[in-house]
Amino acid sequence: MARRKQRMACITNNSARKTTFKKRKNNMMKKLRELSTLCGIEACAIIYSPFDFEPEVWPSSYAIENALKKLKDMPAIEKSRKMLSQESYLKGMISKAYAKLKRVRRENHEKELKAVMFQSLTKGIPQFQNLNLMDMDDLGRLIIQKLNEIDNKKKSLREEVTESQNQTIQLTPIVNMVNPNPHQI
Amino acid sequence: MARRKQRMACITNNSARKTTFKKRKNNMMKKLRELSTLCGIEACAIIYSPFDFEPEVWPSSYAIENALKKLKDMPAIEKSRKMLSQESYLKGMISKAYAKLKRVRRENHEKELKAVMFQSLTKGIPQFQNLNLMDMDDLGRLIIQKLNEIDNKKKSLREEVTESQNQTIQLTPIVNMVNPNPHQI
DNA sequence: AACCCTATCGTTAGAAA
DNA sequence: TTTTCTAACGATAGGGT
Repeated sequence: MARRKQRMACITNNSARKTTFKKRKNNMMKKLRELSTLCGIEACAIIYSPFDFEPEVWPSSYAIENALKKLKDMPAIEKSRKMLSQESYLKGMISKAYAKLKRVRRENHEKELKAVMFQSLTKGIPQFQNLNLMDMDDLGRLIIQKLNEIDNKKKSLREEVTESQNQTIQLTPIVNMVNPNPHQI
Repeated sequence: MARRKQRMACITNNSARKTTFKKRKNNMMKKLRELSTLCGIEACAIIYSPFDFEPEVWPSSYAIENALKKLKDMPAIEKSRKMLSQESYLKGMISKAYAKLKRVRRENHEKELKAVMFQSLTKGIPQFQNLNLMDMDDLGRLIIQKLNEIDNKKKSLREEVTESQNQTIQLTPIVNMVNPNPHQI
């Protein structure tokens, strides 16, 4: 979150990890104090690390022990429910990641098809050797879509001309020259 | 930390406190996850609040219990040392606050004296009734200081004139008209 | 190693819907 | 109430010393 964003994974460099740990640990504790003060609540935290001989404890060992007692008194059913909070959080993250993967894959696929299409248009040499049958189908859809976009553009341009010059120009949609019924593909 | 800074004290408004609690609690947990991931350490936190039926626990009740066991196994001498971390933190905060109070009081005192001095100069009516003997002494010092500043300004101006017009102007320092040896007051 | 600096990022108080 | 937005603030990675 600074000069450069960094991957959310364990920092391999030892001194860098220690530096980051000290900075973030202090700010963690600060945030915990602020939360406790601003909202008038009880909270505690324990942080173990190979950098400190003893664990960092807030607000005190006694407070932690009290907190633990309360936790032990909690019914088992609620405990197990709480246990799932981590799992559900991670599952949510995985779902989001999968959704993003799916979206990116689709975007990439479309970009590939566009590249093939425009290459064919500009160089005049269709290069379909890398496309399988399904890709060919998608390419067909994409071409029809682009042709429809062109027809719509033509239509809106014609309407503009009609409004400004009161003229009527009849144009045959390109898409009809290729396929008389594109939506049935 | 937003449109307006706010006092670090319990938020009195109930709904505002709840809103702040939810926001900050989530970010706390996020920070804790990040710290744990980035630095490869064990950490846990418990947050009790009147807003949630059950306490927020990270990463899980079991992990917390393990953490507590470790804490119990810790020698008593280290425990008591950790206990002082809170106290020393608060003492540090108090010292800082006292230092600031001292500085602000001194600044206010100087401002009061300046106000009296300039009131006397502009309205021509010295109003010393609110000043005790020590204040009068300070006021004397302040006046001498101001006169010295004026003399220094005169001196620098004279040097500027000497440099630019090669002329020599002799001016008697004001401060000497008031007290021939101001530094012995 | 232990600090300081700061460009860049993340957090958040308050308003608006 | 909750959600969303954002100006203003805080946190911090990397570099310098």
